[in-house]
Amino acid sequence: MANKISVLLVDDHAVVRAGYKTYLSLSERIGAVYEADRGETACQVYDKQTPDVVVMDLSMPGLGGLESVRRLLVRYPNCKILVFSIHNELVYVTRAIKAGAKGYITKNNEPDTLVTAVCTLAEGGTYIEPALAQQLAVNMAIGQDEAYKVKSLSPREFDIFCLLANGLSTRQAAEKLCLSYKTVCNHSTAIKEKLNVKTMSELTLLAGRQGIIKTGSELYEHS
Amino acid sequence: MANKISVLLVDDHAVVRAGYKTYLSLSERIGAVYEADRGETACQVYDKQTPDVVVMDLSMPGLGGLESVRRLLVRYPNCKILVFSIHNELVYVTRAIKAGAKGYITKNNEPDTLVTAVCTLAEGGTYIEPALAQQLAVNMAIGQDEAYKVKSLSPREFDIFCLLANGLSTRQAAEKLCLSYKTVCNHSTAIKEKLNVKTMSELTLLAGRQGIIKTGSELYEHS
DNA sequence: GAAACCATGGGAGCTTTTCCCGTTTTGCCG
DNA sequence: CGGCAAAACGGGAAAAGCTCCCATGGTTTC
Repeated sequence: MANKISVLLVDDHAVVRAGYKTYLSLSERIGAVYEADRGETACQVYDKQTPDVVVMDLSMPGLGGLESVRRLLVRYPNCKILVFSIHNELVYVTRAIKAGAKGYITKNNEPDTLVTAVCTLAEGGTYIEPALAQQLAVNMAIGQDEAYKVKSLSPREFDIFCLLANGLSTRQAAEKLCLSYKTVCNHSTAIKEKLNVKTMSELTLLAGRQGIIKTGSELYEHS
Repeated sequence: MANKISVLLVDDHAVVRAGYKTYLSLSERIGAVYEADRGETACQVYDKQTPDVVVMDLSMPGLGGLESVRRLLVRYPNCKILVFSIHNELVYVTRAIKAGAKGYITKNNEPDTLVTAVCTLAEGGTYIEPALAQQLAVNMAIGQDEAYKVKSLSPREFDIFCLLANGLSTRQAAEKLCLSYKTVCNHSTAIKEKLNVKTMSELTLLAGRQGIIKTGSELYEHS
């Protein structure tokens, strides 16, 4: 084992950072621990310190975790980012990986997992929480990914999906699109079928997770 | 200043507890720090250790934070509970105080605030995050916005509101609460009336803005 | 102890959704 | 070019869901 690993913690909560920092410092494999309170500052700190691993929370004001990951990678394509989130939904994992993160773990783990993951990334590996990786694999095979389901909507169905998810009634949507009420009803049924949801609330929630609701950025990236 | 303050940390994430524990221990005013991973265990630990202050996270599987607060207070009416949450939405503050918590702070604060709040509670005071107390006051005066409308829901209505907003059908909600389907229907109508929404999607969106949507799998977790 | 409020649900009637059907348009491909 | 599949559109009947009105019983509150 060569040098100690330097880490950059990105989280908007100072308390949380303080906690992790103290905890990480207990390991003798980990050296300096830097902090940043958001994506914007993370870039600056990274530039100055070039830490081995970045530990990034997903829910942050401003850029948000995912966008921060992307920006960091644009500037420093080799940087190793471990997403450390409370979310155990697959959407987040998928997005994080797609954004270029090298690892994803949730806060449900043993404290020790954080150290393990950090070390794995430092050595050039990837670390995705086993349970999530498992589910992802299954999901991929079955093709039950939400994003995939949304893509399976026909153009017109997608239009209607958006309107309904944003709170319009079937009638209002029909009016807005100059369609018969019945047509919208029928489309709506097809949409729910394709997205595999039963209630309008579920549909709205799914739309939120998929970023289809305008005001929804904080809705799903925040806590 | 007499003895050191003993604290019970309730949070389902072991990492998070580890962090806070380490941090709290740095203060010389704080002594023993106990841990519990959920409401159910919190009661047991409390019984054994009778800590001076309970620091409770709101988002937990099983009982959930609010219900845990209530149960603790039923058994130990004098116990001092500080809710320590990521949510800065007023709904949570109101609900927490109504449930009997003696303090409410968010994780957006300086780490030091946690210590301050714990000490205040230990001395028999209350500590509500100044910014939130501020907003609450204003809100009370104006009282015509969404948060206010949500507060106008009766306890039972609020329960049902949460379930419906999180995607359950009327029937599922009824089953979950051991109620007649009709009762839930009737409540649902009243809720929509009070919140001034027409569709379930609108209701879900409002819930989202008010921070009532569960982003985790807490929903399915207790049977 | 009356008034007020809440939780609970039944019944009738209305509205919405589903399911099944047909028509029309469009784009694609051998 | 003719055929064909997919999409968009909508009607009608039946099922499901919701609203409105009502009644009961419990708990506070004054």
